[in-house]
Amino acid sequence: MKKTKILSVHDVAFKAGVSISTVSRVINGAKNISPETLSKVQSAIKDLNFKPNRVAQRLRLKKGQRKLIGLLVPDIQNPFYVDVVKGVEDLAYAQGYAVFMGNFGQAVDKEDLYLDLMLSESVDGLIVAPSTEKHSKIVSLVKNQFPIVCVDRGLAEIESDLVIVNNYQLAFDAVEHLINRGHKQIAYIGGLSSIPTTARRKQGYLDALTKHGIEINESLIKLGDSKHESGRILAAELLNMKNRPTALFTGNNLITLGALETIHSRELKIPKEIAIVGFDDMPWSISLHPPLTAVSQPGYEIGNRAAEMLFHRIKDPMRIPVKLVLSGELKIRKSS
Amino acid sequence: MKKTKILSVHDVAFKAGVSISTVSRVINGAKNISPETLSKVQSAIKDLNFKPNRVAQRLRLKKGQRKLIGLLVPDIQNPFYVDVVKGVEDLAYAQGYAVFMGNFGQAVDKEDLYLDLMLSESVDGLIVAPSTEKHSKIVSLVKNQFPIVCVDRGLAEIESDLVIVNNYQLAFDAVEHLINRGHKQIAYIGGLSSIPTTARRKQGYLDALTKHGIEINESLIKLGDSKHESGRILAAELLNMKNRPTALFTGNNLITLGALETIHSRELKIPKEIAIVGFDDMPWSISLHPPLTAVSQPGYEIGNRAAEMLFHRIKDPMRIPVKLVLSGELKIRKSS
DNA sequence: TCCATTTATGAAAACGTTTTCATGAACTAA
DNA sequence: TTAGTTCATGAAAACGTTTTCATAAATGGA
Repeated sequence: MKKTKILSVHDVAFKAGVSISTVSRVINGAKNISPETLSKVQSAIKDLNFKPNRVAQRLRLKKGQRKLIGLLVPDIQNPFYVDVVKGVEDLAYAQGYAVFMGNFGQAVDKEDLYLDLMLSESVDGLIVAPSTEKHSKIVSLVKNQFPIVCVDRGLAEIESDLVIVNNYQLAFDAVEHLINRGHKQIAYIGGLSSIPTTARRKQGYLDALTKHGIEINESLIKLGDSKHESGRILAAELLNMKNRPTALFTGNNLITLGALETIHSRELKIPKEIAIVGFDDMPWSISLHPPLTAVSQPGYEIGNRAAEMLFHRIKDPMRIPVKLVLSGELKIRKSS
Repeated sequence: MKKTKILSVHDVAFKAGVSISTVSRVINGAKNISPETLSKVQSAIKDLNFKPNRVAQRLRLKKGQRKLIGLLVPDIQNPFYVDVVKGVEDLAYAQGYAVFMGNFGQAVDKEDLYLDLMLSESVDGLIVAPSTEKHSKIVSLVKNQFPIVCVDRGLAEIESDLVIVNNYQLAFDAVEHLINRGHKQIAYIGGLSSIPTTARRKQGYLDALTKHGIEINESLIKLGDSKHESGRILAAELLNMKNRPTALFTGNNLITLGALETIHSRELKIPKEIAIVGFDDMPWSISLHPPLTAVSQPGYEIGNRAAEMLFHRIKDPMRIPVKLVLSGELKIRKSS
């Protein structure tokens, strides 16, 4: 290394001929700096191209002033979460916050590990999609008034800030739509059963069937792990049944794509031989074969509003929790 | 806040009846701890559920020992980079490193800002896809032997670690494939012209045409900003031409999807009325209409190997730079 | 003019770690 | 026994900031 030493306030102070306190003050825009010192320090900073060390800053600063939040998402491969991420990043960026992101890929141990990591990184707050409704670590954090807002998935035992979509209703609508198209043999492929959204969407599915007098057939309900692979495999299982379903309701993005892969590799006609409606819309849904009927969630906005709520909570950790339900939409295209 | 105070080594030391130095030593698995103190301290740590504060650790630790790397990607909405991210994350996780990710969405100011941010967060090293071949900040970092490995895009003025794919050759092959299918009017929709890969792929496109005696038609070359929207618009421009192309070579993932959207909204038949081959394969390419012919890049492996190289460089900042060229593949499906 | 503010600055403590240095106890080798 | 090692531990410095406290100079009524 050429320059092995990191530039510090000391260097700036020395160059400007003032104390480090003064340097710190101008960095933080304090009142009561004389114009001359101000300009001396500013030009020293500029000349040296000094950037304060965020690690030292964060160590010194107290809770809520560190300008860093953590973001814990279940699966970065899922385009829905990518939208969420973008939504929080954009707002955070605009407000001068940095975002520490962790992607736990539905693995509980990794989720815990990242949670500890972010805490240990002294974030001001956390945006989280909890893997289960009673994640004890998360629950206890919100109990202790650590700023947390949940996205996409809520907590069971306690009120917390939450930005979400009406999963039950949207699933209900999607399935009812299939029923209206004349389907009776409708299968549901969901994600991990421990995930709150999986359960909500399944309930919507069940109730839609019941409302229309269709008997529940347990063998048409398949729960996997919310990923592409699992959609692929479970769809195959369904299509292998002697009395196979005429329609599929898939529980998320990736599952939908996996199921489509299976369907296409068997060269089945959609929707003639098998209809499909998926939870989560995608920018390229229209380019799929055929254009996919899907439940669209406002991922970007979910993230955006979550970030907004988090910043509020950081400012006032005692405010009462707010639950924000954004609206989704069933986009009817050609696959159903 | 209930417990407003953060747990520190002091608390552990007090509970175990030893000094903080000793606590630190057991945390870091130092030699020469007597069995009794070891167990006293360990159980104190466990009882209190103490986790060392990474911020303080990082402040104290020296370069290369902080177990944190930065990852700077151009566009998290692009599934290719998502694979790269995953490749990096998995290896980092396995080696006990945390990853600080920044997504700059092709915006140069944001790229610089994130770069400063990571430096100021005292990362041990950086994995970066530079927005241009002569990004001065990045160049000067590698000059100063700061551990950096580039992915997907290299640097012009200096040797650096680099994991990449043969963009030129793959583009050449893709276009030659279209030519072999009888196309003469082949358009290229690329990303930002400042991006290294855009130029390489364009060159491959040009040379393939030239090799086969097809005259270059500048109006068939459209350069946008590497995003979905831009693919959509530029494809429309091309399709509006009186003498419109019979085939499209799209410069990345998102551009391909955007172009497909335009094609489908006009209900043109692929490949009869317009053929398309895209750079970057996607897990759902087979489910597109029709299954997409695409150049497949090993995104996950790129990320994985980059992380590996970075860890080597962190250990030995003076080792000679290595350039790793992974192989891609043209997957011929039905769109060409 | 005099005392009370206000203004501008610096010294030093603090944030939570790791590590150097010092030290005393327990070994080893003669 | 004695001197030299090794072992186990603690005190204190250091990492780069921010902030409290102190202080000296400048200002403002009366």
